[in-house]
Amino acid sequence: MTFRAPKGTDDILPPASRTWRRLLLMWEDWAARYGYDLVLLPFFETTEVFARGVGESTEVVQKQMYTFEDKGGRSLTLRPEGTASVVRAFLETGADGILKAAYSGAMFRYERPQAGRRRQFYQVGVEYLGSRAAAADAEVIELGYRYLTDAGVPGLSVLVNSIGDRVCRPAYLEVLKEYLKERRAVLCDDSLTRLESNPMRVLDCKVCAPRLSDAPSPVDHLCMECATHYDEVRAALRDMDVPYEEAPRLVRGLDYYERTAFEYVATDLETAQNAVGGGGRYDGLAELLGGKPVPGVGFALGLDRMVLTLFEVEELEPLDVYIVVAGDRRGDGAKLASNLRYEGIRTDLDVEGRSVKAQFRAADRRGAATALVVGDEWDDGRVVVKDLATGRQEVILKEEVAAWTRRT
RNA sequence: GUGACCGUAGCUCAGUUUGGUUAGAGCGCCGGGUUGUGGUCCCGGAGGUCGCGGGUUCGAAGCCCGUCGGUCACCCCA
Repeated sequence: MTFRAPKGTDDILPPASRTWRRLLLMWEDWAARYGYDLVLLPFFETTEVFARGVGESTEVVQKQMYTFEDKGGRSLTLRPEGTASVVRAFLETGADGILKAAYSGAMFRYERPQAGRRRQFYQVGVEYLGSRAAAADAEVIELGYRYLTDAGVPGLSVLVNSIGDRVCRPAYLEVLKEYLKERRAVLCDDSLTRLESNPMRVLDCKVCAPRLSDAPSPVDHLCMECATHYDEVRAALRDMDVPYEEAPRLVRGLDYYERTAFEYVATDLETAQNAVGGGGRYDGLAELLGGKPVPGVGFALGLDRMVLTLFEVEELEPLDVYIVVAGDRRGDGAKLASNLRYEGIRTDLDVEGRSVKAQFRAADRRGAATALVVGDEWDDGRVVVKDLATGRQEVILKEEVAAWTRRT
């Protein structure tokens, strides 16, 4: 073996790829049901889009970006997430009003790979741009929940929180910092650093959190507008029968979030990375990117992690027909295959000149419903059709083959 | 970036404890048994620089050192 896929990347081959295709098709359907339209955006952006959008202080920007210089001397970065690009694209159009965008595709982060964490990973997501309404938050959260449920992710729970906005968060952060400074002695090294750079992150530090059970929560320090918004989001979720848990310690790792923050967790997953999706509101992001104010809310779901939760029987895509050629009837078999394929019937055949027995075995392995034998009967305009499930076979006119394979 | 564990056939693994002659199994793959019939069964076959490099030794898959790769966890996040 001379070459391997780069560290942290996966080749998703059949039959496993069928699961992925299923999830992607299902995603398109659910996004469309809620009125989200597809957007196809660049896989790389000007580095500044992420540096400013996602936030200089974040782990993602500080150490996980695939940044490179192109031949024109521009600093570009492979997208580590989708939201900043969608907002950038919306601002670039100069349009007003609402955009409900759905996307799917690969994201890139330079990290040490482990279960559920790859350097190239796949997300599906939506962004609801142009609305501050709590109903938008609730709709987005519901969509993710319905899709994940339909996809079959087991042990799903929806965690929600509100982390305040530009009005109330600064005051809260002061309160939190005071609290944390009094407890410097029990904080780990990472948390001591975060105390200055991003104090809310200390709340979900696995090491420190147990010792900080009485820490002030963002939800207890919301301004009137944020509190009302959060109440409305939760009320709407209840109205739509979306089960959720309030998670006062839930803090997201990207700087642009404010107000609503939420996460979808696959509690059955025994690996460490059991968050299959996350999102929130980001009313300040457009301005961080130098644009006019555009409120928004959205989420991203990790397909790799969804797949980890699924235990699917993996089999190749079944065929309708496998053509077995006897003697030197290969040309006739190929012609029949061509006709059937034109008719929309999934057809395959051997091109290696293998034995009839080997061809039947191949038909079976490929899960073909029907085998056709092209032999001497062909001269009378007939072929043998065999139902591989029952083993029954008969000789019919070749013009009748398409109809015969569609008989059930 | 830190730590732990693991690298033997396409896949899953045995063999390493006590170094010893042509390195094994199951599954998969190919062929035959059925000169035009699969899924079961029987027979046969192909396929391995034992991750790589160096060292110790009469002799290394096995012991030592290094290196590369993988996995899981921390960190962080989807």
